[in-house]
Amino acid sequence: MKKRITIKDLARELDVSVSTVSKALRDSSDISKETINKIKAFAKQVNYKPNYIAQSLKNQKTKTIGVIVPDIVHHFFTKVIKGIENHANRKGYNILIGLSNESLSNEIVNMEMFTNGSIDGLIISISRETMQKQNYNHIYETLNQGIPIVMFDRIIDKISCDKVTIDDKKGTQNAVNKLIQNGAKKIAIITTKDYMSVGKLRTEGYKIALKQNNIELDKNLIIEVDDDLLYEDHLESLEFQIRKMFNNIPRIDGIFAVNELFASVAMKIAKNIGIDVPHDLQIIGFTDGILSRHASPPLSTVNQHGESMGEKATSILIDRIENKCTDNFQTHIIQTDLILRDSTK
Amino acid sequence: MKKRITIKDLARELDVSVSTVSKALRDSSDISKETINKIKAFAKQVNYKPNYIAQSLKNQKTKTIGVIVPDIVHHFFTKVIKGIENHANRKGYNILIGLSNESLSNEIVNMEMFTNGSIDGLIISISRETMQKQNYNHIYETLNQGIPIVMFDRIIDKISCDKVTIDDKKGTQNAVNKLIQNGAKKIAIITTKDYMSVGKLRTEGYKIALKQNNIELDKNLIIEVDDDLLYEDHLESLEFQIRKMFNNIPRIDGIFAVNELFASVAMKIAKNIGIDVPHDLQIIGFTDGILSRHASPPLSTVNQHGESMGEKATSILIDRIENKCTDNFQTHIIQTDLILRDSTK
DNA sequence: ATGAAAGCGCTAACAG
DNA sequence: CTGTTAGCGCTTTCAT
Repeated sequence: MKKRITIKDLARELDVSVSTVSKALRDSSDISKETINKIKAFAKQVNYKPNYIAQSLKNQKTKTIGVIVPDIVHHFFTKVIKGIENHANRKGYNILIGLSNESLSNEIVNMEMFTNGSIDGLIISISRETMQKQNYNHIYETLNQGIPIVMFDRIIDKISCDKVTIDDKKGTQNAVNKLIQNGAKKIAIITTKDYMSVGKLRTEGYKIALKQNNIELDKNLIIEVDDDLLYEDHLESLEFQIRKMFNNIPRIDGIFAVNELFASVAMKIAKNIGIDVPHDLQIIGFTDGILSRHASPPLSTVNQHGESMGEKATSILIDRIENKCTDNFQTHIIQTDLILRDSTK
Repeated sequence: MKKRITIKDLARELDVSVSTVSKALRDSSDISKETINKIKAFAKQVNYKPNYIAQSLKNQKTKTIGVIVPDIVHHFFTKVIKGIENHANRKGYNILIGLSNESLSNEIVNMEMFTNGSIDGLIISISRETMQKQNYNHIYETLNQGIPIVMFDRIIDKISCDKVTIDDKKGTQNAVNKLIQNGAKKIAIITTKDYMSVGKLRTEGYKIALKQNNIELDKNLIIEVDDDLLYEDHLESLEFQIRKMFNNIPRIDGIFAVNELFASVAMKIAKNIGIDVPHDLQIIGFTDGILSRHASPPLSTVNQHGESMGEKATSILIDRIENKCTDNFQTHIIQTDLILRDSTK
């Protein structure tokens, strides 16, 4: 275990001052080409690596961005993180990850750890609890500290910062339109309770599509599943609710589900009770995850482009960090597209 | 955007020295109870937060651990990361995430970024390319710098550091034994090429189980799939290989697959060509992911306990970091267990 | 019980 | 073109 070599060491060995070394390494015009080369060569030779922490302290920027997501065991967030990491790395940034596990207090703890000097900016999709309680103090606080934030997916309109989201409404409209074009007349939506902004938006999109096609809205066809059901452990009761829907309402011939779990569970149940997909029932889900791809038949779905979302969020954030301007926030909308597979005609 | 408040500010306001403040905040016995209370109260009042970067520089430890994984869009790694984050957070550590995307050079780049002072220790599952090329210089280098490493899942025996892994061999044996107990006579294994240590170990476990049950090994029943097929894009050729197997070898009545993708694809194909699961063919996969759970029938599988793995790795690492000892490395084996669902009798 | 001062590794204004 | 120096925010030894 050899000690790390510092600028001071280089300076001593080469018999120059530390500032000369520092400047040389950053190609300062102050220093002669000769000296620069000499110093750089020596630095390479002894494998000198600058200490990021010291640089961070001095420069008052860490070259790392914080990312806080509600859950990482989740295809969509995983895609977004991949996009973030990718872009961040290319720009020389590291990413610090925090998981809120859908809890407000966890979100706050993570945020505080991050904002005590560790990050230059934050990318966040807020937790469910945060949305429910509408407690955004921690967010305002970091913003006040001058740390730029980019919210994605689950965004809060009234907070002024950059946002990246998808056109949930439009994406859903397209999907439901497709179902209608394909001949579906009785289309159910399986969605979540209202306070989740995405569930709400997608439900709105559903309603719009119906209206545009002069199909009367039937409240019974809107299945609002408790959000907790998003978790695996509650699968049975998710299945129960969906089964009940099939029992209560005969001849549903189209289903739009706000996520792929709901879609695939609905399909499984439909098949179990003898409904043929896509012949008698067409299904479109949201999020192009592994479940959709490997279901049988493979599920048609609205692609959220998680990776692009992560990349866009990162590029906006880095821009904000490096240009230090604090106004004119943008909300970037990532377009969705429909991936047609075999659960639709 | 108010400026962050520092120890200096507190000192000035309270008319004491910075060292007094610093000590008071850390409950030094140097300082009188009174002063401590006064200072702490004031610090709370003005919402003072210590600057982590400055502390890191001074203390020569960052309270953050680096995590490098081959891929994050992957249920297993995601579970491990969740375990890591969880434990790390509880211990006051942050996690810096790097993705190698299965590439050696990416792994090196990430590692270098991390080891330039940003982390106290590293948890890594090495990339496929790294395994293939057996180029471990970057790993030795960080080890030499005194940065402890814990390898998990994909480990390299000859590197001396702590390791956490599962008993791949045993887990597979159990699974194959189960198949045999359930009456399967002609059991195929769908595995990966040899250089991936897990594929190799699982194949060994398969062989052992057969031998123990006096079943003759039939080389034709060992399907070695190209590793690239792990990626979604190459699904068709994965399917092709499996289909070929069913065509060439009639009456396979058991399949053990080294991951859940292989298992679920095998099941899908089997069902397509009219084989009844589990009646005519029983299948067990590896990794309890979302695919297994939602396949129909749900797949029996070997549970890797990714989250425990992450937690264990983190606890070993933090121990190493805080106790600074550099010998007596341990390899912790996480036991697997068999989750029996409906793809087995 | 409190404070002055040095220093972690680096950068940059300023002086020479 | 090169060096001296102060300082980022904090901790800690050593005086007082």
